[in-house]
Amino acid sequence: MAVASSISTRIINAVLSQKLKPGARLGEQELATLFQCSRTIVREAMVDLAARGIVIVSPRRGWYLPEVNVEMARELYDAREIIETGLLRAFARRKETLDAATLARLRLHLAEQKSALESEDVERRSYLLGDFHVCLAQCLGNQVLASKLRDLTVLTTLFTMRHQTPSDARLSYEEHAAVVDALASGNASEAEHCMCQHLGTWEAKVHLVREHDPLEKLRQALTSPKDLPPQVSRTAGVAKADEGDI
Amino acid sequence: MAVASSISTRIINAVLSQKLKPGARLGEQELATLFQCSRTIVREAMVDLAARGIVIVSPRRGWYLPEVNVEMARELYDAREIIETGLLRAFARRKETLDAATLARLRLHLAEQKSALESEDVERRSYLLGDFHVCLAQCLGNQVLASKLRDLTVLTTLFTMRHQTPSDARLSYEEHAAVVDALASGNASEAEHCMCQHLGTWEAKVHLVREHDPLEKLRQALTSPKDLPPQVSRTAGVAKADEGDI
DNA sequence: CATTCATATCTTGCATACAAGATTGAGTGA
DNA sequence: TCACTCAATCTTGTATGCAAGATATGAATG
Repeated sequence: MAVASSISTRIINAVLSQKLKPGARLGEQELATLFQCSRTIVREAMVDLAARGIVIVSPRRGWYLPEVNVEMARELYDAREIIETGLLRAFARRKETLDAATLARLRLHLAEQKSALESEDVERRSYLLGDFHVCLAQCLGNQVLASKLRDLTVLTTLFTMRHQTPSDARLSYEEHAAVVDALASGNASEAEHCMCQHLGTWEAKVHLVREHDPLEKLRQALTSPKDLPPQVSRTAGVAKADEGDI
Repeated sequence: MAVASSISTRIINAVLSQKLKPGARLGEQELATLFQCSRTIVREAMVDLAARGIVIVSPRRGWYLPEVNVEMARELYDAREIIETGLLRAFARRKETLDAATLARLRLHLAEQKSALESEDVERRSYLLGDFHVCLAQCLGNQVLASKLRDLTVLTTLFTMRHQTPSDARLSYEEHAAVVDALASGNASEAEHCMCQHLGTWEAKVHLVREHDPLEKLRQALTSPKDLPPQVSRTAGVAKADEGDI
């Protein structure tokens, strides 16, 4: 009953909302039953997501959300910093200003973020904080990079999911607002600087994960949750690990 | 007999080698016969390529290589400039130097480009000139961005295919060499500058297409080649148009 | 009791059959 | 001659069936 694109969109949104965790198994028959369609459609959605790096397949075992390790996370944050600051830098060089409608769209997005933050709607909050970056890329006029950035954002969410706290969320919101304020005042270079700093604070946390908890990898390796995704077993079990069972 | 990934790789390489032109139709049964497999496998490859933006599907009509128009080409070149100069900039900021093996890989690639250039092997020349950018991204250490960049490179090839001349190719090679020379001498900022200039010359041509030939769009719109991809009909027929039939 | 091996079961991999939309071209009527 | 209709054909869209690998279970064996 559902088309493949709606399934992949639903999965992406579920990840951004932190409703699906790294290592989660995506069974073909389960999804087919859920969406009332055949496995053919589900497989189409899985192949689509796999091409974008959002799911990985273990032959004859199943489809899984990747366990993003620290090395991969660093690459992802580097990539995002390059793309997002690059977009702002290119915008600044063009010496354009955002038109009123675009600016309104960004302000509306900020307002929604704030609302989700204050109502402590964790799922919506997580979704919006990630989606803001994609929204901004779209507003800056490059749809190609915006779509690539969405996929990167999904993957970074799979990593940060294990570490984000409410105070992190509040800080993120404020840094987002700073970017938009800078753009609104016509100072795109300042916006670039703000964004660089914003992503930098996250990227710094990536390094902290290693330094602050050198046992993390070993603990992860020795944890044995029920569905252990096989080919990434080095980092498996993380989703469970921070739920208090170690 | 073939797996889906080998089919998509073959198609990508064929585009980079300019053996497949924009607007080309990719019939499922044709490919299945060619690769001695079922349509299921072919469809898997098509869905994969579609997720990466390399093919587009016209419902119940078929799969086509996109006709990249000027607006899209500008986005693509902007995206490539952001990613490629961004990678070099990040590398420069890290103050690392390329190790000998990596440098050797780049020099070998340059030698192959030169060889293809001198032997006038057009297909290999085109492939290598595009692949160099992906190779460089890999050498700079970000596999995620390298894979995204490959897809962007395929699409820009679909655009430039109509305009590149032998002298353009020679210039590209020399600009590639300048980038590697700068990296070899430890001056990554200079490499970034070279790359920016290199991509800039191409992006400038994108604008020239419009300015230099204002009738292009009209000519394209009024051209009626045999397989007219329907949903991009505004720019259809370009592949045939520059083969001398107008 | 630990280990190994066989078997049952579950899940994905792939081919194929059929449904349904799109195109083409012949034929018909004005 | 032109426009329109309808059927034949071609191509993709989707479901399903079977093959085959992976895992789990449990009995047999040392």
